[in-house]
Amino acid sequence: MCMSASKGTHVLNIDIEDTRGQILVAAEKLFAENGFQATSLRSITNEARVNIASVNYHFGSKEKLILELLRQGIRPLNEERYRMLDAFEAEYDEKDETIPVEKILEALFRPAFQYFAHQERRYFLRVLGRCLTEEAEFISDIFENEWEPLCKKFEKTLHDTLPEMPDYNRFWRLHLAVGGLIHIFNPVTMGMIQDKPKAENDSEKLLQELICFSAAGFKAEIQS
Amino acid sequence: MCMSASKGTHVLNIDIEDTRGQILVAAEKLFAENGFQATSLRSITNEARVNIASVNYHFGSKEKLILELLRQGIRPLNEERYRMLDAFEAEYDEKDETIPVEKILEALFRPAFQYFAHQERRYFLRVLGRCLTEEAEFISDIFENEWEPLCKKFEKTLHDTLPEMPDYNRFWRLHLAVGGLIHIFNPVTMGMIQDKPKAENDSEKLLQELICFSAAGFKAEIQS
DNA sequence: ACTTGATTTAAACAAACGTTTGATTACTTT
DNA sequence: AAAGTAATCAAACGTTTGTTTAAATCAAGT
Repeated sequence: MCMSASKGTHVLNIDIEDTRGQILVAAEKLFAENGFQATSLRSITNEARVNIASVNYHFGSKEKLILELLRQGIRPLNEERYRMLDAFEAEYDEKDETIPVEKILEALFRPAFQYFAHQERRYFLRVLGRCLTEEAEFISDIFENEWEPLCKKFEKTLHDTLPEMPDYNRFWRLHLAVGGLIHIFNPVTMGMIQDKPKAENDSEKLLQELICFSAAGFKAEIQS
Repeated sequence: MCMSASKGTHVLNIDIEDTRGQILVAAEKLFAENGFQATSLRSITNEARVNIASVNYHFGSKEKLILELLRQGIRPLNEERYRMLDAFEAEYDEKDETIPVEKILEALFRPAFQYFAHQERRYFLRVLGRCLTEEAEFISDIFENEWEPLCKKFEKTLHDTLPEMPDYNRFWRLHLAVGGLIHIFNPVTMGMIQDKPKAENDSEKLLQELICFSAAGFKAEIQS
């Protein structure tokens, strides 16, 4: 059993010292860089400095490793989103106001940026981004149980704040905002800013820019 | 030599009747659905109903097939973007006005939607989206020669229209808009609208929504 | 009809893949 | 110290991968 000390934050809830954790960390990095199929179990176990057979011992198969990695990562991420959204809703409920679009979007975006700030979870958002481009059968379970409910919840909250907006526009504007979030963590986008001054690589500043851009998009006048 | 009739539109500039063209069409579909590495040459030649060896005969290798497929697709797409942008610039130059953000974004987005409307090119945008998530070495040539110059050109035009906007904001807002475009064609996003009424699957309407959302994001007030 | 060059084909290649095995080591429990 | 469980290890399994070969087929040109 895994009994050694585990970091207590919502971001890092695995023990990265034992074999199981080292496999997860290495797999997250390599899956993010090369994709699921292009990453061999041998490259993962080389990176993690463990034996090739330990993957099947601890996880059962490559597919189950991927699913465990996704679950392990997406659950704390989305729980933090729900938690943050609830906190904002409660805050504005007290003031008898509806929660501003900016705050709804912050609850959607900020937990992702918190992940990115963590060394051991830096690659997870890219893995998640890959899931939205794949149509592999074995991922659909994660999509239906974790991603779709999150979207519904945020659509509902947005409906309270923008009650006059048609479902069509709310749906697409939410997903256009999500597209922006995902694209930020794409390797080619990140690569374009590596040689820019450090002051421009402040992730809090980028988060504010993403919120600002998306909120304005949400408030745009509905066409015809 | 490829001598038979070729469709004349900018979207479809390959002959899909010969072996070479059938391989390209099948490869585009399967690469979009499963990724580059996850798609075997045998699955491509099965789909195209040609012999497995014909891939290496016509293209040299799997990597060269991918590069040819990307070049074949991205060149007409970006040329149409340049052409449309030039046309808008000329139009507003005559009126002594700067080209509106909406028109710049239309030149960036509409050619992609034109691709999507073409049966034989329906999958290409997903393939392109995959390229932005990969960091495979052999793709970097396409990125540097096709994608980066396009971004620079649009950044420059946006600079003329929004001269007071800092480079930082212009850069990120452009890429947030691009992220929205890419995310639209992701399988999970497309899957979410399949069971919606047909009236909501009008791609012209969606294009207008994307332009409207992104233009409002660009016009958002710059923070602090 | 013959020749020539361009394609297509079935078959085979070595290499890499995910997975399994059975022996060995490490750690607790008694 | 002995026994028992958990974890690790090197080695090998059968498939599948991209690629190559050499023969067979096709399409003109003379």
